Amino acid sequence: MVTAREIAELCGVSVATVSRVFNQPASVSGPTRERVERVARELDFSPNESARALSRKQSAMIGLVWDTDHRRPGWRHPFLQDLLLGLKSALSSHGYHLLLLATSDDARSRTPGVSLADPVGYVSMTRRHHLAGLVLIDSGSDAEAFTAFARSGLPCVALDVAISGPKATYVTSDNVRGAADAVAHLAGLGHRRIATLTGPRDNTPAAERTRGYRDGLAAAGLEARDDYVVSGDFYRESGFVGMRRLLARKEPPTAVFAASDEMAVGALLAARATGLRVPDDLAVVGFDDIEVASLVDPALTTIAQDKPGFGTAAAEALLKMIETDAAPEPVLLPTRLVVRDSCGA
Amino acid sequence: MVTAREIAELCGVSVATVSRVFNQPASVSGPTRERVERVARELDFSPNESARALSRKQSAMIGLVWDTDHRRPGWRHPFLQDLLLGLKSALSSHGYHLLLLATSDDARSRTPGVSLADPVGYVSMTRRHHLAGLVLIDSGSDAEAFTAFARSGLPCVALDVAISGPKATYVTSDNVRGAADAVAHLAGLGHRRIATLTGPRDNTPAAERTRGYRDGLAAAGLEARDDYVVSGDFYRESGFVGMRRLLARKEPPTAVFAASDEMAVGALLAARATGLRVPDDLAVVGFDDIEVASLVDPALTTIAQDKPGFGTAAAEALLKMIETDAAPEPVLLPTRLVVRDSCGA
DNA sequence: CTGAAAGCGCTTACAG
DNA sequence: CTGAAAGCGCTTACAG
Repeated sequence: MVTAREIAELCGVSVATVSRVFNQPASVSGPTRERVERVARELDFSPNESARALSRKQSAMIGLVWDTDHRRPGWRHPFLQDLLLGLKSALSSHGYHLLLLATSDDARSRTPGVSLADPVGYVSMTRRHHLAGLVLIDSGSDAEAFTAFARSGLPCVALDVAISGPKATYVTSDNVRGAADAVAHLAGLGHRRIATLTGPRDNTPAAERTRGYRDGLAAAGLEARDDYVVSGDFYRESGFVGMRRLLARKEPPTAVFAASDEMAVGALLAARATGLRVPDDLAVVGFDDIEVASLVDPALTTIAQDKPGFGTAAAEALLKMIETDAAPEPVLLPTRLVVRDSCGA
Repeated sequence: MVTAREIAELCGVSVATVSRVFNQPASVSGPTRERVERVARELDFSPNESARALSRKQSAMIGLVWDTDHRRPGWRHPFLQDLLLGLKSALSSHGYHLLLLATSDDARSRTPGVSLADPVGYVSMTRRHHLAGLVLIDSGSDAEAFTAFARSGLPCVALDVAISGPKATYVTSDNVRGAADAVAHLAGLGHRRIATLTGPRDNTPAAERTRGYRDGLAAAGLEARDDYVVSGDFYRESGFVGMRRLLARKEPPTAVFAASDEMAVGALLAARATGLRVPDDLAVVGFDDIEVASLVDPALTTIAQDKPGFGTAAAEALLKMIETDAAPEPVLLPTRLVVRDSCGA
C-alpha cells in the first residue's frame, strides 16, 4: 500500500500538499499538482478511506437500512434490485458507496460494543461508521424507528414512508393519482361496479391508493360502496381470499383494482377458481408492474411505478442534503398505466 | 460522540484498558471489566470504526462486487434479494457489514483519486477501504476481473464462477446433477425426444447444465442429438426463439429442458404461439425456481436452486478464510426438482 | 502557494 | 493485569 507520505517524498513536497492535490486542487500550483498527480498515478496510489474518514469525521458511505420485517417472514421488496441499481449508480458518481447495515436483529451479534450500544443497532452502526447519510427502505413496520432517524439530524431519505426532520425527506409514487388512473381506466371501459383490494391499514402508500380509488370513483360519478373495499396485505394470498369475498357479495363487482400486483394475481387466481373468465367476467388492474405482471395469463393491466427512479431520486435528495443544508421537498414519482389483457381494453 | 478516552477517564483507567475490554476481555480483571462495560453502556459508547480500521489495517466490511454487465443491459440476477438476505444475516452475526461497491463504471466518478487509480475501480476501492473480504457476483462476463481478485490474496468468494487462489473459492449449484435430474424426470414420463435450451456459451453453470443434460440422456439410454441442443442466453426471448427453432425440426422434440426459468417461460410462449399445448404436446422443465415459475400457466416444473443458501454459504466460506488461513473447498449446493404442471406429471 | 504540527480515535507491542 | 507511547494515514487550521 503506497501512502501519501511516499508520494510526498518522491515529489519533494509535504504530505499536506499531496492531500491538497486530491481535495482542493485549485489551491496547489500547476506544476506541483501535475507532478503529484503523475507520481500518484504511476504508483497507483489510493488514499486510505479509514484515515480520511477519521480525520474528516465523515465517511464516504451511505447506510442502507433494509430490514426484513420479522412480522412478515416471506416479505420481499417488489423491486429491490432496480432500486439498488439506481441508487448505486447515482451515488457512485459522487464518490459514495452503499453500506448495507447488518444489525443484531439479523442474528445474535457478537460485534464488540454492539451489545453495549443501543438495542436498535442501526443507530449505533450509523454513528460508528460516521455515515454521510441514510436510505431507509420500508419493510412494513419500521415507522417509529424511521422517525427516530429523521430527528437525528443525519441526512435521511425514506422510501415509501413519510418522514420529516431537519435533514429528512422521502420519495414515494404518486399513489393517489395512480389509483385514480386505474379506476378511470375501468370506468372508461364501462364498469360501474368497481371494487378494490387494499394494502395493510398501517401502510401509507396503501392508504393513498385507497384514497385514489375513491377519487377515481367520484370522478367517474360512481358511488363508493363499503362492501366493495376489502383489505389485504399486499400478498397474493390476501388477494385471493379478498377476491373470493368480493365475488360472494349479493351484487358482485365486475372490476377490481388491487393495490399490488401480487394481490392482483391472487384475484386472477380467485376468478379462475370461481369459474369466471378474466377479462370477460371480471376486469383486474394491479399496481407496481413487477415482472410477473406480464407473464400471468391474462397479462395484467397495471399501474407501473418508476423503479429505478426511486433509487436515483433518493440519491439526489441525499446528495442535496449532504452538500447544502436544506431538506428537499418529498419526491412524488409519477406512475404510468400499462394496458395489457386483464381488462379487455 | 463519546470516545474511549472519556470512558477511560470516568473509570480511572487508560484507554488501552478500555480497548482491551472490547477486544480481549479475558485479559482484563473482572471488576475493571465490569466497570468499564457499565459506564460504556450508560454513555452509549460505540467505538469509531474508522479509527479501528485504521489502526488494525482491516475494516469490518465485506465488499460486494456486483456490476451490471454493460453488454447485457436488461440483466437481472434471478434471486439477488434472497442472496443478500442470506449474506447479510450470516455476516452480521460475526460483526461484518456489506459494502456495495460502486465503481466508475456506474457513472463517471469524480471521487478524488479514482481517476488516478487503476481503471478497474474495484481493486482500488477494495484497497482504500481495507476490506476484510469480497463477494463476487457473476454478471455474465467478469471472469478475468474475478481471476485478478482471486490472485490478490484477499479472501474472495465468487458466486457461480469458478475461481481459485490462495484465499479464494466459490459457491455454485450442483448444475450437472440438477440438469440430469430434469432429464431423468422427463425420461421417466416416457419422453424420448428431449431437447435443451442452453445458457450462454461462456457461462460455466450453463455449460454444466448442458453436461448434465447429456448425462441424463445417457443414463436414460437416450441418444444425444446435436439438433436438439439450441443455445440461448438465459433470457426469455432466447427461449422463445430457440423453442421455435426446435419445433421446426423435421422430428420435433416432445420435451425440453431449459437452463433457466426465463427461457422456459419463453418456450411456453413459443409453444402457445405454435398452437401446441403444454404439457400435452410439449413438456417443459426449467431451472432456478424464480417467483414467476409458479405463476405461469401451466405452472412450471423446475430445478430449484438454494437461493438463501448461496448467501449463507458464501458468508461461511469468507469467514473461514478470514479467521483461519485456508481456502475452503468450493461449495456445491444441492438442487431440488419441483414438480408442477408443465410436464403433466 | 506551501510546510510543520496537531489531531482524528482507536490498537498493540513493550515494559512493568 | 495495566499503562505510557508509538503508530495507523490522512486533513486542516495556522503561519509564513
